[in-house]
Amino acid sequence: MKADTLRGHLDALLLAVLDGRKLHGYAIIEALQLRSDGALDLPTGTVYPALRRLERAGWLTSEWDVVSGRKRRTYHLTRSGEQALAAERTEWREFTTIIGGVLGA
Amino acid sequence: MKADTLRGHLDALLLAVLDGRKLHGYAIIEALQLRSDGALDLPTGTVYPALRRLERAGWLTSEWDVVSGRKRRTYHLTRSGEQALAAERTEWREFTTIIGGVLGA
DNA sequence: GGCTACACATAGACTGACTACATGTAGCCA
DNA sequence: TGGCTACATGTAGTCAGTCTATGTGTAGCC
Repeated sequence: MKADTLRGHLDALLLAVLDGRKLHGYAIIEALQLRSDGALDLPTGTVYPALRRLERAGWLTSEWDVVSGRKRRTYHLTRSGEQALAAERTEWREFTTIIGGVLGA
Repeated sequence: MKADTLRGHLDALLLAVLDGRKLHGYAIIEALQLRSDGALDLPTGTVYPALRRLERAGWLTSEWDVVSGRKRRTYHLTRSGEQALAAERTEWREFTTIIGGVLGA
């Protein structure tokens, strides 16, 4: 998949993958790979800054924990993050309807 | 619709709207509005540079004509533009499948 | 004479995802 | 014990593509 087609949808992906569970950054990347059958292989330099941005926006919170000697920052959705996710899903449906309509069935 | 979600899909839209017909820049903008029920209202500063980019890429050709005193640059797809459109459509299906899959049904 | 719609175009800013780099631990294997 | 791989987080700088703002000019209406 061309890289830049993702642009504007990264937030939605990150929120969706955290829906109903807590994950740390590295696990988020793996979860996205898994859910997309390997199609989404996001570089760390893309994901980590995005997570911090979402946290600053109040959609995520995080805490540090240590698992077998390794430090992890575990993220989970806030209530406003859940609302944002719902909004992103709606927007996604509109987006695909519009573009799909122009591209033709 | 958030503006930047379009990013990466503009080429596909322009190629699709020119599929099987010739249009000039201004008419392309109107055609996109029409096909999207007004959702896509692209500024000229977005469309004209994109058309020239696609022409440089060999996917479009253009010729000048004059209609009731106004100069128009009319674009149409080249053969490789048609192939590019087919590729863009395939990519679009993959893209929506992948992202849609992650976002959840 | 002024306004609106038509029609093309460029310069520059801005944004968001990318590449490349930096750091460090745990566990395996030779 | 030394090196490799997987795990894990993070920053700096780049780059592409779309946007905003601006500019030019014609036709037709009122």
